[in-house]
Amino acid sequence: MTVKSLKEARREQILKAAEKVFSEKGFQNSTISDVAKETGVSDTTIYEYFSSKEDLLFSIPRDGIELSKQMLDSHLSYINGPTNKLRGMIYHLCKFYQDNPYFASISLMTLKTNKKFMETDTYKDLIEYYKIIINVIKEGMESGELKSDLDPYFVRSVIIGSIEFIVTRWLMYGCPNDKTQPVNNVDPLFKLIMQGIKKDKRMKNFNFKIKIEPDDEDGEE
Amino acid sequence: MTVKSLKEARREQILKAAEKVFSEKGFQNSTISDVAKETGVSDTTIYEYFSSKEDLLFSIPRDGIELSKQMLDSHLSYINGPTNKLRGMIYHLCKFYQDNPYFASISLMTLKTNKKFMETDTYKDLIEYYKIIINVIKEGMESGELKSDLDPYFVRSVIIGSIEFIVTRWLMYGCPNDKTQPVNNVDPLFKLIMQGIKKDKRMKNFNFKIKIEPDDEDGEE
Amino acid sequence: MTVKSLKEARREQILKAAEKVFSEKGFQNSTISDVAKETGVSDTTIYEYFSSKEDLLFSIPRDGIELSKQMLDSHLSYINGPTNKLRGMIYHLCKFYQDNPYFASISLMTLKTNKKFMETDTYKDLIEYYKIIINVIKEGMESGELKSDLDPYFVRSVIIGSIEFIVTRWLMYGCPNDKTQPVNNVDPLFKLIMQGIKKDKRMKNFNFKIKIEPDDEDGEE
Amino acid sequence: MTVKSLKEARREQILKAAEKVFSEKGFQNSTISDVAKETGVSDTTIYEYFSSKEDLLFSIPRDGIELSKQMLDSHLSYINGPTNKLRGMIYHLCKFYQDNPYFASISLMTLKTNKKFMETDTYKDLIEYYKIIINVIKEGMESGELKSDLDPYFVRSVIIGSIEFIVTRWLMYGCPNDKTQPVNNVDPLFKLIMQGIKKDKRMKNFNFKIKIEPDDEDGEE
DNA sequence: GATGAATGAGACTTCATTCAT
DNA sequence: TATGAATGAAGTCTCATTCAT
Repeated sequence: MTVKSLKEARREQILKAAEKVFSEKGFQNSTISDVAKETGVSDTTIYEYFSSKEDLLFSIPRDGIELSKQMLDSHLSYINGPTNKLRGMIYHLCKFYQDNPYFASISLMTLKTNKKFMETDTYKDLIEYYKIIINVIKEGMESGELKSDLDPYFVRSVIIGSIEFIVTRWLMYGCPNDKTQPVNNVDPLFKLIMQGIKKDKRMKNFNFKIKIEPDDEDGEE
Repeated sequence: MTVKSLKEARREQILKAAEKVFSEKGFQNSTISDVAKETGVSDTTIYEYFSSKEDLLFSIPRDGIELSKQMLDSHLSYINGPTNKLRGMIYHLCKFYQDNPYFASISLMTLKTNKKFMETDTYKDLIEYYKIIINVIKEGMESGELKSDLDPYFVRSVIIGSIEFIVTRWLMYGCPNDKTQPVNNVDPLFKLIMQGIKKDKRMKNFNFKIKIEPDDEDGEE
Repeated sequence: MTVKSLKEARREQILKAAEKVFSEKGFQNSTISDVAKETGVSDTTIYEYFSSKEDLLFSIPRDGIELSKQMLDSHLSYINGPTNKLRGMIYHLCKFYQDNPYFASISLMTLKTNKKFMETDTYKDLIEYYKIIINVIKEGMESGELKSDLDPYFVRSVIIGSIEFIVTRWLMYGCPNDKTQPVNNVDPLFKLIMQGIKKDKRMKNFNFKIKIEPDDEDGEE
Repeated sequence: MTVKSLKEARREQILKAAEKVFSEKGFQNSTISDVAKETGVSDTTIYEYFSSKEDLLFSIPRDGIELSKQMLDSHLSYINGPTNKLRGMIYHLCKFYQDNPYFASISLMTLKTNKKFMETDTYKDLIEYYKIIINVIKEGMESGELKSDLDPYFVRSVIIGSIEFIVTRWLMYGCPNDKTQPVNNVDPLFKLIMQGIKKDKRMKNFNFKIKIEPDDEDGEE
């Protein structure tokens, strides 16, 4: 527990305002003046805390990523086994985006395609963050719960890609409170992915059946 | 075979130049002047053909989408069965993006998150285009090749989301000529998806096995 | 009767179109392209006939002024006496503006305040034209119908100023078909002016009355 | 006496500069840059105070009209009787235009024929302002000093039309310091108008003379 | 004679950013 | 520390005008 300095509080105030403004109008269509008004300070004050409009933009996700990471760590520590953890992660990502749509909007719609952002420390944090998925997949491969010949990076791409696509569409349509909400897609996604990556124990034990039911060309073995 | 009018030729020249410029610098960081220089005409000439910078942007994907559609239709007519068609579609999308990285860049990195684009006719064309995936999935569900309880829209989201994620990353890293190339992900993706959606015939015939190999909580039945 | 050459006909076509366009949108808000479209020719053709947009503007009133002059001359030849001629002139000016609102609009709203126009030959024609009013007033002063100590230029200013004001307001309000129409102001204006400039014969014959009815401070003598 | 804020002072500085520039070059031929230079600030600063070039234009007469109104009110309070007041008003209008030629130029040569200006509040103020003339004329009609069958709006048109014509010509010829100066036309105008509108007391008292001196067709009774 | 195509010049306007208080 | 005031730099877009066919 640390007492936030006034300066730190003001800084976060600005970040929250910027997050809101940038989400709603888009980064390029927002002005420093918009952010200043939303914060309730003058334009100049923004520059006391951030060196440029871009600096302000890139600073926004830092705390969000940190928070998301901490929450995920905390939740995962309650869960045993890579499969269960995988579901936990999918759930967490969907839930976090859903609960923080401004953060989601900036991350997925502005920063994701910004090459300069790729050079920031925050981006490195993000990379680091997502390694956890790789680790869980590898863990599953080693424990025998998942197929042993997976490319964990590819699997992660499918997971993240699907989530981001779902969240982005939800955002684009104004975050409706319906079945398109990210968390409603958690289990379908988890099940679909799992069937593609889990080790099919039956096949191993009863492989003589292969002769009876010849697999189609997309079968795994 | 039609003879293109000079005007049409010039128009396409500009579109090609804009596609390149916008891809490389980003739409917001590009100027009409940049496009004019790349085309080899004056700024004003651009405005003879497009009413605004945004009009120019939105005009870019139109031809690409049309072409992609035609090519896909043409290829699909050679393929029988929804499963095979699904693979054909995944392949085509990856291949088309890979062969047209400028088009890919603008579609996935600029337009995808542009709300105004959603109001254009071109966007409507895109929606229409993607219905073909829905139709193939439905066809598979009806023919018994795919599970009968799928949500085709959800399945499509996973497919498109994965492809777009893969292509976007490839673009962000400068279109390297390596295993991250979109087409190299076609079969992994197809297999993964298929296992999640195909009807498992063995389960139907030998469902007594359930007692022997109790499914984990993510199992289908 | 002269047969107009094709060239001359085309030229007048353009002038009519320009008159209309400039009246409706204002000179500055009209483009050569607008005029070309209204005429039904290409932009370039305009330049075959007029050296610049301004040349086109300044050419518009020439014919109108010439026509107005001829008509006035023709009408005046039917009228005897300066007083009657004065009314004829007031009527003619109001009627001509009313019948040619495009011409009126350009003359009164665009050219009247254009310093460059003052250097054109057409402006000199206009000056010449308006001398007729001076001449009639002088004629009246000499014949004894009008006061002998008038400043004809001042009187003309009042006449023209009143007419132009009335016509301008009528134009600004969209040329309504009501009592504000220029010709409806002819007789009030004529009467008002006449009382200020006609020689008061009674005063001459019965000037002894002056003692009986001391004039107020605005009286003439 | 109020202390003007810096902001207000700067605003007026810009207005004065704009008034000068627009008068001298014409509104359309002036650029914001011209006004900025004349004011001694940057282009951008102009936009801190006025939202557009047109806003700047329309803001110019506001203060002038207000001032003119106040001065007229103040002067009129020294004058008794509608006839005297009428002369006071004619004098004031001529004098104010003469003393404020930039204001005059913009009012009479730019705004008078600008349809958009007619929709501004300032235009409404102007309308309101000119009602005072109507009221004085009506007052005179009721008191018996003026003819009872006048159309006050028509009379006003003659007054304003004459003054505007005289001032406009004076402006067009570069505000010469000679007999064409507006104030030199005050008494001639007043006298001419008065004879057209004052109740002719002699006619009433000695109407039997009508038989002796038959009036011409433009006579009043 | 007519025009389709192209453009140079420049206007208005925006906005991130700085400076002096 | 905070900000009111000011601005430089740049961008989009318009349009009168010309050139080659």
